Amino acid sequence: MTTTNNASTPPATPSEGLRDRKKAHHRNLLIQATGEAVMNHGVRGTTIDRIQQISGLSRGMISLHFGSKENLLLALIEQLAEEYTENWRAAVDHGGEDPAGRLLALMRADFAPAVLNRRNMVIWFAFRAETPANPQYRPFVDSRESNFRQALTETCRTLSGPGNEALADQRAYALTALLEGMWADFHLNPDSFNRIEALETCVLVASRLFPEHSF
Amino acid sequence: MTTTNNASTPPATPSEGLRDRKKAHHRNLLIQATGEAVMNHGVRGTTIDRIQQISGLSRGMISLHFGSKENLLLALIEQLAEEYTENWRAAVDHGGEDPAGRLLALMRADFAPAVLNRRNMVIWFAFRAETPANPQYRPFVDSRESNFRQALTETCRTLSGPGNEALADQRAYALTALLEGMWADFHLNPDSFNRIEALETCVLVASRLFPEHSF
DNA sequence: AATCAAAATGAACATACGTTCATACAGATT
DNA sequence: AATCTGTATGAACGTATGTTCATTTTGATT
Repeated sequence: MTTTNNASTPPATPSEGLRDRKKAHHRNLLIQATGEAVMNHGVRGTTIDRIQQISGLSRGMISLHFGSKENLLLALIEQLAEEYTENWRAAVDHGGEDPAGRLLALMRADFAPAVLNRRNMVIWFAFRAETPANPQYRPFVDSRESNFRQALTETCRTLSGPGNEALADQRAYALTALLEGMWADFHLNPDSFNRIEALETCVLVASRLFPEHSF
Repeated sequence: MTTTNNASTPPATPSEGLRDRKKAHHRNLLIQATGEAVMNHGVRGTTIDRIQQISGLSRGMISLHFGSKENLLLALIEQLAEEYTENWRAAVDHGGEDPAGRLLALMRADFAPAVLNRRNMVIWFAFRAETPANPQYRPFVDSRESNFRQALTETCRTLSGPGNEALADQRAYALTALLEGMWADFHLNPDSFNRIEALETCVLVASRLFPEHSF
């Protein structure tokens, strides 16, 4: 710091001091480093040593900030789930009132590079794989109970009209599974995967499921 | 052995002796034990100790039969992939000549309890998760290059008629992704998953993609 | 029955891993 | 400027893990 504060001036940041900001920064650095480690070496290869090397921070930081490595992994998947939710929420908010447009926006959101990318998919599928043995991950990786699925189902109900709830739910089920499958396809073939082709295929299915609407 | 062989009598088993049979049995025992370990504890929790305990065999057996634990894991996913292929091949063979029936048989095969069950899904998704970091698993878990997908695509081409190859491939893409998504749904929700509902949903999509055919 | 060779065993070994904690550092406070 | 307090460090520790190998067992051969 080269600038000096007047006695009357509050600290540079109003709510939190430099110390807290550094702490938060370091915490986030650890999460990012863990994400990179998982991407390049899988969960099995994500060791304290590697996280330490990637982050540049000291060994003890993990225990200090998260208590254990397991909690750090949890923080990572938690962050990923939050980013995912923010992404589709924003997409829907900008989508307008038209239900067909909202459905399209929901599907399109799932292909946004911000969420559908190598790093995220590797992390996503890594945690999904461990979920049966480690149920704490479930709330962050299970699409059944997710708000996304709920939003998609509601949109399908609107599109299907009153009295067709069962059919609407089945259509929503199909679209959810389809999107899941596309993610799996990306995960296994990130190079040859074609976003547009994938999205268009989803749109094709949607338009066949809802022939009276256009997407 | 309480019975004695005449000098002229060949050994009890014509092709291989008791020794070889035991060896093969132990080898398979190790693979099964590894599968159980992965199911209950994930790949991370699948240790030599656990495999040894489950199998009842000695520690050294893994190195003896497979050289390393990594090779044992490979043998497991290899076996799983073989069983999967056998399953849908048998289903198609019994399906008859009708292309629509063949498509239905292919989809139905993916929901057979012999392949779609807790154990297999946990193993399957565990290896898929590790594939980006461990490309040796790819040939056994990637659906893009699989013969199943090829068979499904060919059936879709037949159903779509000549000149519609691009559309047929897109439909096959949709159905493959849909099936993938259903597997993911089972994996995350093995208890609430409903085979019939899932298959019917796939049939719904297929019938909408091929409106001129009935399934 | 004796001999041979392949298979099986499990203790021993080296390494990898996650966690702890005494010490050092650096904002914040007075 | 001095003191305080929360943050950061990294060496040390105990445990867990995969592999090796001398020894034992056992089916096959003579």
